[in-house]
Amino acid sequence: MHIVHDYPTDLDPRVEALVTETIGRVADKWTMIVLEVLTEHGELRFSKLRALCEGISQKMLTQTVRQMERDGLLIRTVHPVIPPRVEYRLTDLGDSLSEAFCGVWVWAARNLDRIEASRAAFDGRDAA
Amino acid sequence: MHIVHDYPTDLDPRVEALVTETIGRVADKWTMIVLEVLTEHGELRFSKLRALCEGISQKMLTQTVRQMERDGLLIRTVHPVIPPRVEYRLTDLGDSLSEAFCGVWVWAARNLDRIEASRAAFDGRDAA
DNA sequence: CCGTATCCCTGGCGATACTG
DNA sequence: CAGTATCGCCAGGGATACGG
Repeated sequence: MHIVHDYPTDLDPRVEALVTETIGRVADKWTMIVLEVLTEHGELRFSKLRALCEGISQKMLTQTVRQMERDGLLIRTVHPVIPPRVEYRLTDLGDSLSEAFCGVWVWAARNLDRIEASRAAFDGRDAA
Repeated sequence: MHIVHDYPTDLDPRVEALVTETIGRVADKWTMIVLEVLTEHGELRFSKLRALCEGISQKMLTQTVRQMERDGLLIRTVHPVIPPRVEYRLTDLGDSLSEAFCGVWVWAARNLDRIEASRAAFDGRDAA
């Protein structure tokens, strides 16, 4: 048997559009990674967070955390000391999103080789 | 009490990198939308699929479904008739990914107003 | 109908330099 | 240390035209 997983049946197309837009916002690579890193490590200051987000530029990190702060996914705490110390931690909302994404991470980890195999087969086919 | 949701603890950084790359591949806007549309409607031909993916260009749809086919997320069936009829449906792998993403959709639908409120508050703050 | 091929241009992003 | 500001590139993606 196969359980049909039902999506929220929002009949209102306006809600539908908003959800789609929200997904678009939230489902980008760096947001997902920042989310995961903060989930794993708790509160982090900027430089540490950057180091843990392998390959991110300062610009992109700043941009990403700003947007996440605006969306209420994380809290940015500025300690008024010199040199400045800024710390980031997820809000409850951020935690809940992280939890929602968890399934996707697990899926990816679990199906890596299936994907690789499929790609190899596909590439083999159109080589012929 | 708060349940800490543990991520798959892959000690191997190579696996970690692959997972991240896979996430990056799969977590783009159009892939998610195609996934949702095919989940909701079952098998669809190209033009219908395009119509249901509001705002997608032909180029992007072609590109997206090709990549998804390569990754083993969907099956592309070409019926040798004139005019051509090409149909797309999710594989089991595609279904499982869709299921994994389902939580994110639900999250988005559920937290829309929280996000909007947060944005309004944020924008209000830095106006001052 | 379902694409591929081509042109073109916007904007995402890195690199670098500078400030509180 | 944690940003902002500026420049410059080039890839993503739309528009259009054409092919099987």
